[in-house]
Amino acid sequence: MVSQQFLHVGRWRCYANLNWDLQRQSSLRVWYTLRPASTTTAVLNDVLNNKRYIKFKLFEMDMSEDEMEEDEAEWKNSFVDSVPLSSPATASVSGPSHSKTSGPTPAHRVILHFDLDCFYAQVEMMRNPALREVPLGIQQKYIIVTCNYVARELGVTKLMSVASAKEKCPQLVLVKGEDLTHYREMSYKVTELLMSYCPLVERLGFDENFMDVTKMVDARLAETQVSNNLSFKGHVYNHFSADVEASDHPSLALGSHIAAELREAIHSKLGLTGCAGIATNKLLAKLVSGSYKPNQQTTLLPENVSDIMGCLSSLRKVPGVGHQTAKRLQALGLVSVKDLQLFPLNDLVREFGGPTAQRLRNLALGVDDTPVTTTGAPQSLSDEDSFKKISSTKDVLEKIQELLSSLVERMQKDGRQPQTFRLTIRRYSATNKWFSRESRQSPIPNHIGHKITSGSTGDAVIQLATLAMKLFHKMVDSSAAFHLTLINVCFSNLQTRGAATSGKGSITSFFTHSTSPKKTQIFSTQSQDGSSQSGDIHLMDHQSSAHSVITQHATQKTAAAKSPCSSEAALHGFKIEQSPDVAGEDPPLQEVSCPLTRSDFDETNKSGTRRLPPNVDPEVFRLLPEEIQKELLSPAYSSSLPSSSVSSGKVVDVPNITENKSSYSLTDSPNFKDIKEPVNKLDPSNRPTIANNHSPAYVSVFPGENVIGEGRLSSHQSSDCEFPGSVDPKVFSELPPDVQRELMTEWKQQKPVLKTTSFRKPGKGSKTKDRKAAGKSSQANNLFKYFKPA
DNA sequence: CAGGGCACCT
DNA sequence: AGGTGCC
Repeated sequence: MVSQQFLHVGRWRCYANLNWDLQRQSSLRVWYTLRPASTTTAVLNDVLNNKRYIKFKLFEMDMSEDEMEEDEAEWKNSFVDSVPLSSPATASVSGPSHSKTSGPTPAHRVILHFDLDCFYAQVEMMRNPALREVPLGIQQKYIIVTCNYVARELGVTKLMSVASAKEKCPQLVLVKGEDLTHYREMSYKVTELLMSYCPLVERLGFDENFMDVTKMVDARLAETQVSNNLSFKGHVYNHFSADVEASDHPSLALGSHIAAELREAIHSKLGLTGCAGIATNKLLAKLVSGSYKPNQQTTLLPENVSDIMGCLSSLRKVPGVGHQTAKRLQALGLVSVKDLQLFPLNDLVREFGGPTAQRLRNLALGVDDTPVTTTGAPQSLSDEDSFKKISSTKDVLEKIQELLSSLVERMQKDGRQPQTFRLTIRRYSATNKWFSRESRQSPIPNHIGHKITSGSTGDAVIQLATLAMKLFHKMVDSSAAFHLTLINVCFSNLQTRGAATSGKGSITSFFTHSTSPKKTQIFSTQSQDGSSQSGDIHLMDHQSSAHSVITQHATQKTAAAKSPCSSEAALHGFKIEQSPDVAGEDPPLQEVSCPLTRSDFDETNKSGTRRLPPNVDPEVFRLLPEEIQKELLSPAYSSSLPSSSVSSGKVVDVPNITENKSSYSLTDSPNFKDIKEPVNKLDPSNRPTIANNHSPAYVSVFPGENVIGEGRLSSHQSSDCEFPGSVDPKVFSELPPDVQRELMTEWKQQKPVLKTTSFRKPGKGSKTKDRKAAGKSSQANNLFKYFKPA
């Protein structure tokens, strides 16, 4: 989220801390520290979206370290100065988006949080409807991990021991839930269903999903002209049905409608009920979603943020504050959310370090800028079992083989090839240290890895088992007594095999295999869009996309059985689609998914990219405000800010030339001017509904025509937003396709760098992050393997 | 805390 | 490799 970088221009050195919200691409906060001649420092706080002013703060360089820290902390605080502190008075002053210059980011995101009701129990009740009538508990070992609502009314709770559950409720029916296969499959069905409406879906565990529906909402807003007397679906936190305030919060109101429709879709297509929360960020959406349970939804309005935060009984209730953090906070004397809100940030920084401190404080304030990131396929697959005692190597081997055979089978269905194997154990020890685990990992030799994907699973299990035993002996001296209570086997570093290595008919078989290619492409382009922050508004006809995707799964599965190359086929399908010259027929919709401030941003690029002084990283330079760029470029710049002209501690407010009070309005955004298709309605009545235990794959088949259109639009979107401002799209379109692609991947790789990690040292780079991001998007191609037809 | 997963950070 | 966090 925050990246730091510097550039040298003559005798100036400019440090820039960037906090860029990639999700909205509308919030760019830049903090520059200019250090001319080591005598003065200029701190520049630039908020490009709503604040629309630039503040210079100049002070002497020779201030003490403490003073520096204090100033830094103060400056950081300015980021959250619009946050409603617990008193309603301050909230009402700074909360609304009225032209108060002091109030940044009304954060017009609309985030949904879905939370399925007693998920494991619901799955079991679908598998055996007779269980609906009885109190049902899902048992893992000696724990009831969840139970249905019949059981809850009889006093059974989550994570209760089997003994006390039976005591409370003797007629409790127990179903073993250690095998997660069915839950995992149903879980991915839910995620996939949500993704078919909007690819920006992030999983949290098996039963929760976040979804960023901002663009969907904005599209509806533009379409309906806000006119209709819209109301909220479901509950509104701390409001009664009497008051109608929907017109004050049209985005959230529309979000509540979308949430209701998606919950209905989940119910009609998958037979599952659940809760939803609607709010402006993930933290709040999650907190509010559980307000009314089960099977209800709640919207949180910005003016009630302090209410819901204040209502939390302890810091531990804040998502992101776990046991350890709560303890450390308690050691500082902090127990309530309000305590943390009011605690001096400097002290917090001392305890937790800068980033964590700021994060914790923001959490307490209900502030959460983290974007919804498409989860895609898992990055690791693991299988584990716990037990009372294993103390012989023979038993260890048997257990490992048992775990491996199910893990290898799952891995094979996935299609990717694991590069790393890890064995984890938990030893019994009297000293409270039950929880700590130890692990050893090693690379998987290629020939073994290949046996997994190619289907020689028996061989693979045997060889992996010997590998695992080697790792085991690195941890445990088997000549002495040992006592294990858990074994875990894990595949990670999952790689999609490239077509080049598998020469045999990856692409050709892909294209000759009748209908599946296009459908595969659809899904892959969608997921790619999701991870590249492009919009969802191109999903005009979700029905066709959802169902074609589902149908695709069945076909792809059979294809996978025939050829081991289905996944790279999907990947290549995407790459080909991605190539801009394929897009040909329709006029490009360049502006459609480009947020307003993006163009502001790019204009600074234009002015800056030529005739830079040597030694200047153009990437960094581009990010500077135009004024600064001009200044640095002007021949007189090096003498224009001599130390003599800097007065100590002086604060100067400079109105931004782009300031425009009306420019904030949603409808002003160029995003939606050129939308030519009607915006997607989620009207459930338009869709076929099915009985509970049926897979949608068998219900209906939609024609594939608009599939092509969507794919093309997707490819446009995935490219357009990446254009640096200095690039003329016309010129770009005339370049050879491969050059275009190369440029695009280059730009694409540069963008996440800003978001995640520093590139102070250009050589050091952010390879791991990039690799991970790339892996994520390609893994998304495989996501459909995580659910299969009944 | 349990239980069987996952992800992220260091 | 371990720790922390989430469900």
